[in-house]
Amino acid sequence: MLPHIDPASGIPIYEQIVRHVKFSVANGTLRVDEQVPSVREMAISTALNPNTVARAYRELQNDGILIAIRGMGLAVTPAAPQLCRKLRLDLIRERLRSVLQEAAQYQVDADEIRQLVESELKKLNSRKPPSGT
Amino acid sequence: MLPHIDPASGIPIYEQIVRHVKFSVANGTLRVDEQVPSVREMAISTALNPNTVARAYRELQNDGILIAIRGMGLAVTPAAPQLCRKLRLDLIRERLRSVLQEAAQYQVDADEIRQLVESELKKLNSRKPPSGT
Amino acid sequence: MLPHIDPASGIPIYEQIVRHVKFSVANGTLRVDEQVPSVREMAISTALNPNTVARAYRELQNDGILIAIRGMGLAVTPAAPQLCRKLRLDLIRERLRSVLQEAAQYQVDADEIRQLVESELKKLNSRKPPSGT
Amino acid sequence: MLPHIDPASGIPIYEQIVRHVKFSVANGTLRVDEQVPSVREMAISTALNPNTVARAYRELQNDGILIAIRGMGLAVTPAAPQLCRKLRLDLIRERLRSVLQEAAQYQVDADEIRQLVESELKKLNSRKPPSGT
DNA sequence: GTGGTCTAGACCACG
DNA sequence: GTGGTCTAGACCACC
Repeated sequence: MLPHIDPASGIPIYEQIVRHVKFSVANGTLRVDEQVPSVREMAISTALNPNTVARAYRELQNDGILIAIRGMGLAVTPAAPQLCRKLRLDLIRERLRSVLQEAAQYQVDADEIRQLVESELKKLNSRKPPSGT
Repeated sequence: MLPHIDPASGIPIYEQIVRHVKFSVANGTLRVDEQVPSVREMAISTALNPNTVARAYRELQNDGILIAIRGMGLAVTPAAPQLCRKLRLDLIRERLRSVLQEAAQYQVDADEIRQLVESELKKLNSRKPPSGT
Repeated sequence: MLPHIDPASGIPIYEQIVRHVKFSVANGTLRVDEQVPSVREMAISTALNPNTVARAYRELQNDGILIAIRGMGLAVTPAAPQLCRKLRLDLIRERLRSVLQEAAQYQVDADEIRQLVESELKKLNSRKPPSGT
Repeated sequence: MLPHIDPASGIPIYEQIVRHVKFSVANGTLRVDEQVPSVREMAISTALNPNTVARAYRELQNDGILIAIRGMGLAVTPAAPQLCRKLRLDLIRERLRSVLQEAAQYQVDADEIRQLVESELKKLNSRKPPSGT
């Protein structure tokens, strides 16, 4: 349930929390209900400032992933699973497009790109071997 | 000679200039000589802040791509072409790796990524048809 | 007898209960007698927090709408019907004024407001056709 | 250019800033360009905390009204005027609908509502007489 | 107990 | 100079 926070990753901490929650919803780890830990709880267990956690949760509310239930904490929206599943590929696609555009601009051809992709995928797999192993 | 700057791309502007110069050297567009425009010239013609251009040039000097010739501005070093040709794929690879890492974190599997890559490559091709036309 | 609670309406839940009781008294639905359900009963049947219900009832006592009868719960006061009939339009008026003030601030002119009102009234009518059907 | 801030109005300060900016854009007071005062500037001139101003500006960026230009401050988006003009009525309509729903629920009939509206409009006019006078 | 707002002040990247 | 992030701690309304 706790996000892996890397304060030195360049990605803002609140954004890491946001992505973690979205991922968890897309994943089914978080279901439509009141499952997210309270701001204070999460702040204590991650050793982060409550404001940082609150900011992440606020963003998730803006995105329609969470909804505040007064005095009761924050719940996953009924619409969240669909939104998060859709976001998953969109977030990747957008960044990918930007990289490929640069590659194309500088005449890196399609096959070179495919090779890079395969080589990087291989490296990732070697770190995180398929769970079925 | 002028770089395509996208201030909203998330990549710092000075970094975009750096990358553009490196690719241009790898490309042969910039040869071993005094070809880079002065900070002031570049700043005016790109409507960028001179500080931004200066920072990019400073970085390029640190990387050994450019060298200051007293009173003459900045020249491409003899070692630059080799360095930049080597860098060419590395620059793309680095960005690509970052995207793929996130994809892995989101549990997008390898085949989904390959599909995204192919679909984005197709879109790029349709905009820039093969030069052999 | 049960109030329609909308936890996301911006109006505090206890306030929604208060308003519901006042309107019900104005309405004649609640008569001078012991008709209000106990805190516990209401809390269960509405799935609300008992504290929330209690707070609403406390407010209604302060307003002279309800009075505690020892061991019997809360009864509608003899003065309540008159008070509530008087309040009936005031409660609406107050909310209405707040909206119109904002509209004025946004420089929405009177005719635009009248159009909005008519269009919203029409929508309401189409959902709840006149009882004379 | 400065928003009228009322810390006791119940509406959060950052929200008052947000609405003020949106209103100013809808109005034509703020044009598509770099006109919004910097966070620090606005903070000083309104005696608010820079974070509060920043939060308002952040929200405006989320809404697509403002865009950050690195090192240069915040500019009004090309899409902003259209968005804000549309928002103007929507924000009012939404609140209005909620009031009218309550009224309908408690059998306040359409004519009573129209009378309330007219009487409130009259009160507002008497405070802010038409500028053409 | 819950989330929300606001202030204060430090630090960073970017131009 | 600009905005962005993070921490810290106070106060509030609501449940």
